[in-house]
Amino acid sequence: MNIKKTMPVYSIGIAAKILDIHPRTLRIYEEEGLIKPGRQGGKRLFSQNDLTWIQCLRNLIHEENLSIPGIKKLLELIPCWKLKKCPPETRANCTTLEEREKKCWEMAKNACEKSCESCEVYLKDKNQAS
Amino acid sequence: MNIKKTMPVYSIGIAAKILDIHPRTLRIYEEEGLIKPGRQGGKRLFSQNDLTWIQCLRNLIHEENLSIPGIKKLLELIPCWKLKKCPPETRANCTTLEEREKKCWEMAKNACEKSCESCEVYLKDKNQAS
DNA sequence: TATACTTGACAATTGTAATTGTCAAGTATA
DNA sequence: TATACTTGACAATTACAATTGTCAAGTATA
Repeated sequence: MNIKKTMPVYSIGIAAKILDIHPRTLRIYEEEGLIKPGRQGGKRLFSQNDLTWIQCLRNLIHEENLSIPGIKKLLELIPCWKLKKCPPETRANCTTLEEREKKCWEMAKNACEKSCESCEVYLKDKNQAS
Repeated sequence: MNIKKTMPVYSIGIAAKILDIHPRTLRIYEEEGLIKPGRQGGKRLFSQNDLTWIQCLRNLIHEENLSIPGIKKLLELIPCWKLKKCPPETRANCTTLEEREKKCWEMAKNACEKSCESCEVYLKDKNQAS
């Protein structure tokens, strides 16, 4: 059987253990608006995609030396697959992208103002939605 | 008489004093590719626009808490007037923008890929160039 | 040739963002 | 009701980016 990558399944304790970071750190990322894990009652539940995205965040912070405010600003302005430099193949199969509650054209009011109508990502989603 | 804002006139010592920072810091900004002051022989010479831009950089670093790698990444992807959130009036009169050796549509291959033909800044420059 | 700057390369400092630690109180399961 | 987690709020730690400091050597001006 297949567990959907978008399904919230990991408690904060498990997620922290998998990622090898402190639970506190995950709560901070959420406060900062960098992640939005699911909820079951009051408890957070993380999906596989959440973990993937968090791993990306950590690379941006620790490998690329971006600050959290810097990441936030980038995310306001550009879609995550540009930030992460995903090659087109990866992007096409990216479920993390699909899951992010705000789609890039919703977040990136400034970046995309004129080109969304011709954007492959935008069109792909629009077709899927209908 | 009018001194052009784009004219390199300040030595590194003077520029540092005006900006109230260490000359060393200015050299680092240049190494990082964040500024490109003019040269007279081996000596750097800063224009008024250079100083304006450096002041912006410092705001981004110290007020908005962006890291230098973060600023570099943002500049690759978006024009400086978006980064600085200049209102249109300011942008229209912005000589710092004009002076930056790389124009935004040259730098921001990714951000603007489809919309430059309809971009006011791009068109303005194209008309001026001819 | 003396003064006052500059250069680039080394290292030291410092400020603070990112992370971790701890707590009392709450919830769910067995 | 005992265990094992969670929650949010406080504080402490740590890691490191940003900045400054220092140096010998070079250039320009008077």
